[in-house]
Order: sequence, then C-alpha cells, then structure tokens
Amino acid sequence: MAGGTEVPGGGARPATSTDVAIEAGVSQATVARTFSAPHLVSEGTRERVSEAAARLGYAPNAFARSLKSQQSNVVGAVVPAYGEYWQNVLSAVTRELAARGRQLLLFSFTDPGEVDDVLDIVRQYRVSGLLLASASIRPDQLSAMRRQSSPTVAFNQPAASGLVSSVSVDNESGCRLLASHLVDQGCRTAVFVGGVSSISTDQARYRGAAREMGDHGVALPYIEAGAFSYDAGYGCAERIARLAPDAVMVGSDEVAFGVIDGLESRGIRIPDDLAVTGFDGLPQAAWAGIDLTTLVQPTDLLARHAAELLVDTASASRPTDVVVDGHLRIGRTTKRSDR
Amino acid sequence: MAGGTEVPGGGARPATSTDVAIEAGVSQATVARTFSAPHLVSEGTRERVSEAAARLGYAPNAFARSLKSQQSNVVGAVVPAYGEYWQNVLSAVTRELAARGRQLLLFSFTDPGEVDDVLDIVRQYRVSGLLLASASIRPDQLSAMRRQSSPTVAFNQPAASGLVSSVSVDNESGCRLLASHLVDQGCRTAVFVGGVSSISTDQARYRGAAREMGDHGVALPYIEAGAFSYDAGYGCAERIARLAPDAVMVGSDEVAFGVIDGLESRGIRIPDDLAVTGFDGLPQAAWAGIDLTTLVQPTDLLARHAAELLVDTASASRPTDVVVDGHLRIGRTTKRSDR
DNA sequence: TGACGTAATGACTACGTATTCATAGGATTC
DNA sequence: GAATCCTATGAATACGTAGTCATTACGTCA
Repeated sequence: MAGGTEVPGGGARPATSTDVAIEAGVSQATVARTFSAPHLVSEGTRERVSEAAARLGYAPNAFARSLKSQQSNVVGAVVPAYGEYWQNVLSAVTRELAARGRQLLLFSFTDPGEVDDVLDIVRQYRVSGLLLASASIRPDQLSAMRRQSSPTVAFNQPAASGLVSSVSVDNESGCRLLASHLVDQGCRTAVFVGGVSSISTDQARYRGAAREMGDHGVALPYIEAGAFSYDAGYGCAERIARLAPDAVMVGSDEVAFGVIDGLESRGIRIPDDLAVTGFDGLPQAAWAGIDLTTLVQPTDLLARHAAELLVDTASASRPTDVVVDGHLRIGRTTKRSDR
Repeated sequence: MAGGTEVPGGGARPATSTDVAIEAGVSQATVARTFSAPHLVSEGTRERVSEAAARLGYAPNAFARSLKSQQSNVVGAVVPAYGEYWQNVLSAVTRELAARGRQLLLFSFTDPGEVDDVLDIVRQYRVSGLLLASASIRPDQLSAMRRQSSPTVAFNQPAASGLVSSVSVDNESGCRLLASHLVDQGCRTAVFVGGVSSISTDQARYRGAAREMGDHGVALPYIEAGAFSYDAGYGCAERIARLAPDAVMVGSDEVAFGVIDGLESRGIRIPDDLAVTGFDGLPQAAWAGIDLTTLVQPTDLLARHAAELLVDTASASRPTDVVVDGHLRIGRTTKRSDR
C-alpha cells in the first residue's frame, strides 16, 4: 500500500495532515481547517477528522505552521546561566507566558562575552517575542535585535535607550526606602556593597541609596563584591569590617546572604553590631532563619507586564518602559534591640 | 528593483537565502550550502556569500531548516513551575545542552493534572529530544511520548518502566549514608519527613533510610509534609516535636530548611536537641548560616548524562538507566557538641 | 422557477530551506 | 589528444502546513 505510517506503536514518521485526510476521506485543507479554524468545518466532518487524527496520533507540526503563517508563538529568552534572582524571574515569566499560550525558547549564557554568539542563534528562530533578562546586554546589541519586528523586552534594565521595551522595579526609590528605614533606626554610618559596578541596576541602586543617605548627612562608600553571588558577598566581610559602619546596604539579596554569613563568621552580630539590608526579595529572605530586611520586587507583577508586552505585537514598534514599585520588607537584620 | 528588503533599519521581512543569492549573484542552493555545508563551496564564493549575508542581516530560518531536514536541534523540557531543586536542574541542563548546540524549549506546569495538556503541546514541536523533569509523570504518559522516535529522558524518576531513559541519583543508598551517619552520631530514635508520599523518589528515599535505620534497630515513622516546599516543612514542626526524636531525616533540602526554622521557632535547638538531615545538596545547604548535613546530588554530572542521552539519537530505541552516587555533606545540623 | 447568496469543501500554491540530479569546466591519466 | 574523474555550481523538488480561489450544494427571495 501507499502510506507507511503504522497506527500506534510503530514510531516511524509522525502522521501528517495529509495522512489524516486520507484516513478521514477528506482533503488536506479540511484537516488543516479542523485544527486551526474549526468554525469553517461542519460538525460531522469535524468529528470524523478528529477521530481519524486520534487514531493516527496526529499533532500539527508547529514548525511547518510557523513557516507558513509567519509567526511562531515562541518567545525567546536570553538569561544568565547562574543566579538565584534570574531563576526566579524565568520561572515567573514562563508561567505567565504559558497562560498566554506561548512557549519559551531558552538561551543561557555564562559570560557576557557569549551574548553576541547567543543573539546570533536567537535570530535563527523567528521568535514572536524576545525577553532579554540580563543587565549586561549592551545598547548596540539591543538595537541589533530591534530589527526583528517582534516585541523585545529588557527585564530589569530600565530605560533601555528607548530601543526596546523594558520592565523593571524602581531601583532608586526602592533603595531610598531602605536607606530611610536605616536612618530611622538610628544609622549614622553606612557602607554599600554592590555586585558589579558597571551594571546599570547596580548603579541605580547605589545612586538611590547614596542620595537618601546624603539627604540625612550620612556618607555611603561603595564596595564592589565582584559578582552577584553568595561567595562574593561572603568575601566582602573583611573590607566591611575595616570600615566598621552601623549598617551595610547590599545591592542584592544573594550577595547579602553571603555578607551576613561572612560578617557573623568574624564574630560580628547582626543586627546588634551591624544592620544589613538586601534588595530583590528572594524567597530565602523570608525564611525565619534569615529574615532579611530587603526591598521585595513584585516578581509576578513584573513577569505579567513582561508577558503582556511580549504578546502584544504592537509593542514592537512602540517601546514602552514599565517601572513598578517594590515594597519594604522589614526583618530581624535591621531590628536593633537597644533602640 | 526586485527585492523589497531594505538593508538594515527597515525591519520589514527578514532576508531569505534567496535574497542573499540575488545579492551575491549565486543560486539559492549555494547560499544554503555556504551555511550548512561550507566545504562544498569554493573559498571565493563562500566569501562573497558571507559578505552579502552580512549586508542583508541574513540568518537562516531555523523553522524552515527543521522542516526540511526533519530534525530540530531543539530539546523540549517539561518541568514543574515551582521548586528550588528543579530550577537548579534546569539551569544545569540548559548549560550542558547549549554546549552541545541544542536549544531548550521550556514547558512548565503547576499542577500534575496539567501534564496531559502540556504533553499535547510538546508533541506539536518536533523536538529532537525530550526531558521529563518531574517525578509526577505517569508511566502511560511516558509511553505516549515514546512514540516520537526522539530520545526521552526522565530526570530523577529512576527506572521509568523501561519505556524511556532515566538519569537519577541513587536515592536509596544516599539515604542509607545519611542514616548511617546519624547512627554513628548516637541517634536512637528518628523521624522521616517526606514531601509527597506518592512520588517515587520520596518512596525510595524513605525506603533507604528506613532500612538502614532498621538494620541498627531504629524505627523510622513517616511524616508527610504535603509538598516539597519550605512552608510545608515549617508546618511539620509540631508533629515532629510531639514525637520528640533524636533526629529528623527530611526527604529534600528545601523542606529541611523549613523544618529547621519551624523547630527553632518552637525553641528546639539544632543540633543539640535534635539532628536534621536533608537531601539534594542545594546551594543554600552550604551557606554558613545553615550548614545542613545532606546528600549532595552531583547535579552537573547528572545534567551531563542527561544531555548526552538527549543528543544521542540511538538512545531513543535503547532506553538507558543512569544511576549516579551522591556524596555525604556533613554540616553543623548533625554535629553534637556533647558526644 | 430562476437568480443569487451562503456554507462547506477541494485543488493548488507558497512559506524558506536542504538535497538530489544534472551540468560545466579543469585537472589527471594513458 | 581523448577518456576520465573531481569540484563547483545551478535547476528543480519536497518537507507539512495555511490560506486563496474555485466549485458544489442548498436555501432564499423575487
């Protein structure tokens, strides 16, 4: 006989719409319509086609569909390979996109230097949207992607030069809240621990913190941890201890966890000797054993905004910057018992 | 002129191999060869084509390529939307696959009931491999996917009925190591806290722990947290405290973190009043402030095995079960000062 | 009853690529 | 110098689908 497609078990070539058409005694066009525009097919035919499809285990070929219809329903995401924060963002965005019927094609990179290569690969997939979840993507790289007429969203890289849309928390005002809280607690001297000083979010957070502190006459020296990791934070303890401040403002929770442990390993008690704040509001910050004072990013809300921009094709031509306020979480790391 | 494709800025339709062919004065076939089989094209032509491609900003259309060549270079991953452990696995697998030139198409689900729908969508993408990263996928669901002739790997669901390949840590022997360590520390009574008792890994871990404890005459009652989360662990504290054991063996680190905080909130000191062990070896377990005794899964190694199976097309027809040993990490949560 | 609009369907083509087949030069061999 | 082989290239086709256009059947209205 003609078709080599055995019913189940065979596992040969997956059934095509033509196979289903023959099985159901209709044309290929009718099968296609049954799946992509059912209202154009009569009740009876639709049923016969569905049954035939089920018998053959047919599922439409998404690649062929994308090729023909010139749109893919696939959103690309370029995300750093490491980092608690990004894992949480990715998780939230994936959920939001799934709810909107979009799949997520994941591209990760370890070193910012790999980004160019990664973006080249991304361009091969005609993604219907692109999420750039990293603060270390350069403006010229952003503009190169803008050519693709699909919506592009930079996550946590505010004001992405107007080239692409962006979604981020208000870093500056968030840090002002934290600083203000510390001053209220009686803080007179402080230190800021950043991750990587060349990152725009890092700068914005320091700026906010330094301005608020400055408004209250408190200086805020900057210490660079060198990475956004626990270990980097842990390694800062000595430099912090030398300055002997009342408080340490850390630019990210993950680094803050390291800072806390590093300080405690040197016998410094928190919050009695030293107050600590973080930034991001990672789940671990809320763990009772840690209970970090931090600025909680509304991750789900940010992810929702990102997903909406990614799905809305109009946003491709009209870059939008969404800035959302975080909220202060007060934990034990800033609760002085003696005040 | 003929082509409507403006050079850069325009952002209209992405350039095709035919556009490049015209620009370079060669045939479409030559352009295709330049990108997918360069050795068939002469030096000079190759250069002219590359330049033309660069001028037009051409990138091969991955969908069309997949359609024609009948293979996609895309690996699908079905992963639970929540859970620290899975985020780490996903991150590791993504890195390994990227190193092998594969992209990862992500499908997440919140509730096991969604899995059927998710798998239906997965089937539309002719993925060249499929990672099932969840212990809550049923055997019949596995076998339904096996039809696709592409390699399928179940992560951390050992012995997946021989239907698909699997990669996992040796849960049972790992738990024996932990139990044995506790006995060495003088533990005489213990409790096991599982996540969800219907999950096969949960069962295997309890089995290993109970057997080793049994070999030393220690009974091991089972408590079900109800989920693999911090909060679920925290909520178990009362039930654990009622049993007043020497030690608590928790089936996963994330739950263990909650158990620890829950117990400490009730004034129980760890490890003086009670020893605690975890399982997984999450990064947080190594944080100085936590320092949990646990069984460390060699995540990178597991991910590498998974990636190799996913890339090797032969593994589709010959399901392989890979089991790797974890190693014991001894932290403060089992270090009794009084012994 | 004939003209006409509507619903349902089929034949056919294009999406952008990889690949087979055929062809044209050169270099190589006897 | 002719027969042969290899390399580089072009023409043509197929992958599986969506959508355009044409065709049929049927109900409606004048």
